[in-house]
Amino acid sequence: MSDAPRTARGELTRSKLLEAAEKVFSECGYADASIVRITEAAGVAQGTFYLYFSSKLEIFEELIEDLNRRVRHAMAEAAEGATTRIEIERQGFLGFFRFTAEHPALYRIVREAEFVSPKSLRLHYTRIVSGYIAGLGNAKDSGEIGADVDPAVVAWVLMGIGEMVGMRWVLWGEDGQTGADDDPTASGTSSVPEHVFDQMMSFIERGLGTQGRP
Amino acid sequence: MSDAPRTARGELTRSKLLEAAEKVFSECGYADASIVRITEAAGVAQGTFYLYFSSKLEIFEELIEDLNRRVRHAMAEAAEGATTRIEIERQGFLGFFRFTAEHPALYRIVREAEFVSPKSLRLHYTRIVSGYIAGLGNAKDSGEIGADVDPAVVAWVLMGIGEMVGMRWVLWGEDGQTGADDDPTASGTSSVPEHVFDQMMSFIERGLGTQGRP
Amino acid sequence: MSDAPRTARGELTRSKLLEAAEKVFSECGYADASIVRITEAAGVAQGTFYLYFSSKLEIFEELIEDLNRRVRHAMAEAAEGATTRIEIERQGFLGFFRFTAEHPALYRIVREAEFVSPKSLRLHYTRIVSGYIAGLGNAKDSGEIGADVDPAVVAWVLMGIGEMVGMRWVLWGEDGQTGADDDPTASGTSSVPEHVFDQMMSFIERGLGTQGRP
Amino acid sequence: MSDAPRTARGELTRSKLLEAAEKVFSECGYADASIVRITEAAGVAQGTFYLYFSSKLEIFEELIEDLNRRVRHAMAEAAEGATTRIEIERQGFLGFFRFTAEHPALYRIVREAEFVSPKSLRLHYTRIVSGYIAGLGNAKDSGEIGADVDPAVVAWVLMGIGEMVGMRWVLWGEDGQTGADDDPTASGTSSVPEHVFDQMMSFIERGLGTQGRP
DNA sequence: AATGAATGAGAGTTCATTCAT
DNA sequence: TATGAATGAACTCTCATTCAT
Repeated sequence: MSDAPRTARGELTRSKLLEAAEKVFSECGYADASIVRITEAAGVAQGTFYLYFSSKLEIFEELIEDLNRRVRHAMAEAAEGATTRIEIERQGFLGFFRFTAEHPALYRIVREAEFVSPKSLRLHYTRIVSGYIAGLGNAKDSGEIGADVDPAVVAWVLMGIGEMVGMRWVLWGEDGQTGADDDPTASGTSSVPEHVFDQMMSFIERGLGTQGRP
Repeated sequence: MSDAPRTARGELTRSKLLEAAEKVFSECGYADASIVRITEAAGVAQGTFYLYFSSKLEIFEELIEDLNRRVRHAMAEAAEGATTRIEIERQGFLGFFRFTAEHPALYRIVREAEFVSPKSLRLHYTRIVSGYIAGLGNAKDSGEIGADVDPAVVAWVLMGIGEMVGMRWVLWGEDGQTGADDDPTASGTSSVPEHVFDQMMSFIERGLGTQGRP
Repeated sequence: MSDAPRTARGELTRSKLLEAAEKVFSECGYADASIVRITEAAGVAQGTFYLYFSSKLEIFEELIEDLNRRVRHAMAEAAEGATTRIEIERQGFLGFFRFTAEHPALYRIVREAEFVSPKSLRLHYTRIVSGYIAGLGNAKDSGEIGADVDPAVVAWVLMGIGEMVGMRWVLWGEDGQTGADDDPTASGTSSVPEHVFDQMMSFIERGLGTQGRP
Repeated sequence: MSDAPRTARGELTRSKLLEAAEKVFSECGYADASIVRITEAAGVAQGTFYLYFSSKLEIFEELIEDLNRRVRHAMAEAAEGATTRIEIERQGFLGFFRFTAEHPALYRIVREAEFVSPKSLRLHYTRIVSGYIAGLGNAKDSGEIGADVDPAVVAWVLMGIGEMVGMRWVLWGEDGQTGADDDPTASGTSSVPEHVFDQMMSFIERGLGTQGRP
């Protein structure tokens, strides 16, 4: 049913729908995000939706894919210019937290994907982790990090740290109260406090066995 | 309106409902877990549900509370007898992963809670983290871990590590493929592979600055 | 199923239920008055209800019957001592309005009876009207009112006047705003303003052709 | 969410629903008039209802509004051409009773509105009464009716008379038995018997103090 | 390409009534 | 006499999806 648009006008409509979907999914969650809401937000008629996406699930998965591409891009871009492994990591995390602050949709949507589209959920995490694994592999080869570190495991450890710290300090805000019951949409838009970030990075540095090396 | 049961028979029915809810929520997620499904699983009529819970949300929140109590109990119990901080941590994580393997509901349900009941979600994480903070504080006082470690931050770091490693190796299974699209119910029930666990613990040990101690 | 109580304790329970029913029906209307609410208001268990009334409809009809008896009693009592027809009418209306002010339930319940129990509704009106017919017949025989007045018709005319004036000024209150959308329960408890009552009575006096007679 | 139809097809569907609602509400009363019944009577699917009305209450209120407009139109039309006040009144009542006979829904629905939508109930009566007040005011100015008559009170008196006589003779039928328990739907469709109407009008004439005038 | 009316299955929830205790 | 747990049919309302225009 769905199809790639064949005209410029169609292209525009399709992207309006995707943008609306990010907004609506992040505000309401998958279950409560209705097609009506999405099409209303996009300013098109209900039926138009099915010209570009064959189902609610399809647009959801495409959205995750999209956000995943963008967050990885943001991380890579942030790390550009860094030379040491730990500097790359530091800049990468900064990029990640910045993206999270600007796109709370990422968290909200991904967490819900557990039931909606496990496939997408795994793909999302796996792709980010792959980047870590590659980087850690290089660092290991160059002796920057401990020889007994297994990148395939430690990559997930780093992912978990970023995920939880981001949730706690970026999404919930500094006091951990933002976005409480009344307004689950609200979310801190500032990033992780410096002290927290430093503590986190020190822990990672020690964990990677980077510091005392020649 | 919901109400506490006044008879033994009522008590039994109520607990059958809670048990059924854990099963159904973990299999279908909050959105797709209908009251019909829950009452069918409990073997009672639809209306009976509302004798004990005033809404789907109420039983959901009670369930999170319940699972939270149990996972903390499991962690504490596992750590009993351990003497050094790192040993406590190690046993605690083992208890956590074991509980996760036996109650995949915990993960699946909590992750969805982001939209359904942010309040419960935060309470859940915060309670577990509190335990970490207390333990880390003691360890710091006794000089077991580095003096420059801030328990209030590192606790969340540990939480994130456990969360992600648990998801990757306990929930998804060893190959990371279990529970793919076709059968989202299936899940590894074995725990984290030894090699992975060791890697994780070594990282944590180094991170806490415990290693060089006698 | 229902039955007359056989003990004093039963008698008490039954009357507690009737009293609770008047309260609840008048507050919520028939449709929204649940048995639970009635039994709660009466302070007994749900099942107890069916010991004394076989259904919701039964207690409703009994209540109308009861209120009907009481309003007629109130009217008769008020008219005691009056000698001329028009004085009897005047005092009767005063009694009616006073009762209405004290028992808004009467109006609310009777008006709803249209669909719930047409039988009761008609019986209610017919009984009150019968009193009027009898009185008007006497007055006609004694030449107090016009010879061309047909009591069987004029009685309903009087009923209508009392009903509408009572609704407008007793139930709605002086400004006609009381009990608006927000709080349909509230109701004026004062009676009809003197000027309104006088206007109404003058109209009736003229209508009955009472005034200029010897 | 309800919405105004944007096409002719939608317009048609909406009016089918309103017509069905009049039928169903008048047959079953508000409480028992389910959306299923209304949509079945209209020949559309259940969900279609909510395309045009946001709730059962909304269509109910719109219906009262509609019937109110029509009954006032019927009364005005009937009175066209009448010159004296009493002739206007006479023709107006005839129009009212005729409308009542053709649309028993009006009575049945309005009487139930006491609990369902007090706002609508009051608006309905108030609007009709306003017409009376205006007419009586004119008649008073021109000396057609007694100088001591207060239109603001007598208007409600007339309303009450019409209401009760209409209920007794139009709705219940000549013998006052129609529409008893077995078949609450049935209702007299003929109008008020001539004798009754004459008696009523004579009473009103005397009451207004119109008789002795040229 | 775009519209928006229509569908109907399924959701959460309420409640009069029954019955074992 | 009294309890309160249990029932299940019925309710209002939502929504992904289809299709004629």
